[in-house]
Amino acid sequence: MSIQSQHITTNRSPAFRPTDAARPATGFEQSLAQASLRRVEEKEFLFAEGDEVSHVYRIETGAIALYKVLADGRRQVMGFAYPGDIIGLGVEDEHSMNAQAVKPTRVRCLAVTALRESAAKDPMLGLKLYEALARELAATRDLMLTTGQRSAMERVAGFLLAFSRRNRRNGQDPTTFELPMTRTDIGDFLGLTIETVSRTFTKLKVLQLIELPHCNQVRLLAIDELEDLAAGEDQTS
Amino acid sequence: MSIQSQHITTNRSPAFRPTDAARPATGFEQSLAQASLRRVEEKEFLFAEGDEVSHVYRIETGAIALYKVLADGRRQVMGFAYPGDIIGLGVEDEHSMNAQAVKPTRVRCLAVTALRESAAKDPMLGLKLYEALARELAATRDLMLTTGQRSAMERVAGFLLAFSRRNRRNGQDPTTFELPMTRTDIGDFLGLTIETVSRTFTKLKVLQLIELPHCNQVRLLAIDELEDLAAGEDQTS
DNA sequence: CGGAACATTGACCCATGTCAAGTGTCGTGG
DNA sequence: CCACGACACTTGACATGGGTCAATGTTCCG
Repeated sequence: MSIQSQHITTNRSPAFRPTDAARPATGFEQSLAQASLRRVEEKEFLFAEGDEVSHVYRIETGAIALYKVLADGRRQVMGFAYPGDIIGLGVEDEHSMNAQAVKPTRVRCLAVTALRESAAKDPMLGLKLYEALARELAATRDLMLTTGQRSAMERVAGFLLAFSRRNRRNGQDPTTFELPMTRTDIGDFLGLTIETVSRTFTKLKVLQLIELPHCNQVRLLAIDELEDLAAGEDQTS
Repeated sequence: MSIQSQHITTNRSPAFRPTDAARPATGFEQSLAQASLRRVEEKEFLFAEGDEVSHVYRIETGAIALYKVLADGRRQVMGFAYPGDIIGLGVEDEHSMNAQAVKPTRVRCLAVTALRESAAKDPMLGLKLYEALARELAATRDLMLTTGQRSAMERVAGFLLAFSRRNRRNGQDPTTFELPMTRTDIGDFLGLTIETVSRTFTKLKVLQLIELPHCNQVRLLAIDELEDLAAGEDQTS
């Protein structure tokens, strides 16, 4: 569900693969390890639409919202970046989205010039960037399927399940997690208003499928039934 | 607006660029020129979701719809591919979308194995693929902004204007064109029902902004006002 | 000419948006 | 430690854009 859920070092089987050389210990990881660390405060912009592209960033802690806005202020959040995610990739000279921290965040900054040097040392890097981009494209398409075709309940259930899966992937409790972003962010991500998001949460509470001990803390009580709801099995009423 | 509006040979300024070598006469273009030509009948699938990725395709004539479907049949058209567009790029072993001709279509087929050979001859090819993918990502995000945030009128007006711009780009009449796809395709692309698409066309006719001599032939009478509508200047009523 | 597929139109309905109160919750300053 | 204000969230009442269902038209092709 999250648009930026890729670690650039993730292994995949590309349809297009220049060579099958074994993956070397990457110069890219080295570069990142010694890249400068930057702190971004809540609501601070890491970069904005139209900014010159100077760096790519890897999230270390925190969370970043990536979004576009229409002239009249309507906003579409394209995704959230969490620790391990890389953002700022692209072929344009200018950023096409805003990247704003939803909570205090630390990122490693790698200048694109340094990225080019890494590419020289690490011949697989180009492919890795390509893969990262392809995964981002796939995530964006999934999100589009969601915002274009799904009901509010399906969207919200799917959104929560994405956190659950992320936690499971990371070896953490898949039933309990914290939502780092506000209802506004969630709404702008799912294409709903904050009221609808809130009401849908309440509906899930009443159905005994989730608990909200604090409004940003979620506990999933019945993942299977949430999966059904997310898939459109509508016994909701 | 179209998701696949990229010619792979298009020039862009990438943020990440391994070298600044001048663009050679590409082995890729050569390969494509002698690649096999395939005819795809209306409604025939070029490939389907889950198919093994064997080729990439360049549209020569006609039009292809690219879409995903949910389990219950709801469909999201992710884009339409027109002559010059390349489809089938990705890093997965399997296609993640369906590609179905909306009218009789001819495509050039290039096996991914041949693509790898081309990559060896043409060092810029990897970058070009990367750029093509990045452009596709940008188009998908724009579409998401549309389906997530815009009204039916804005969506339809924007859709028509995309054809107008495409024609202008190609040196053709920007006021008159044919819609190769059905109302169902348009609806599934814009996240609307066919009835809403149809009603919106009618509204535009009544407003004297378009004519529909035949239901697939469009003539734009007032591009500026259409631009206003697409941008959300709501004097619609 | 007939029929199938597609498009249009109308009547109605409902999920979600809008507007307007409330109700926490948190941080700050007295 | 409490009081206050700010901000985010929730809840309710109501409005509405677009979906649904059902005819009716239109186009195209055999």
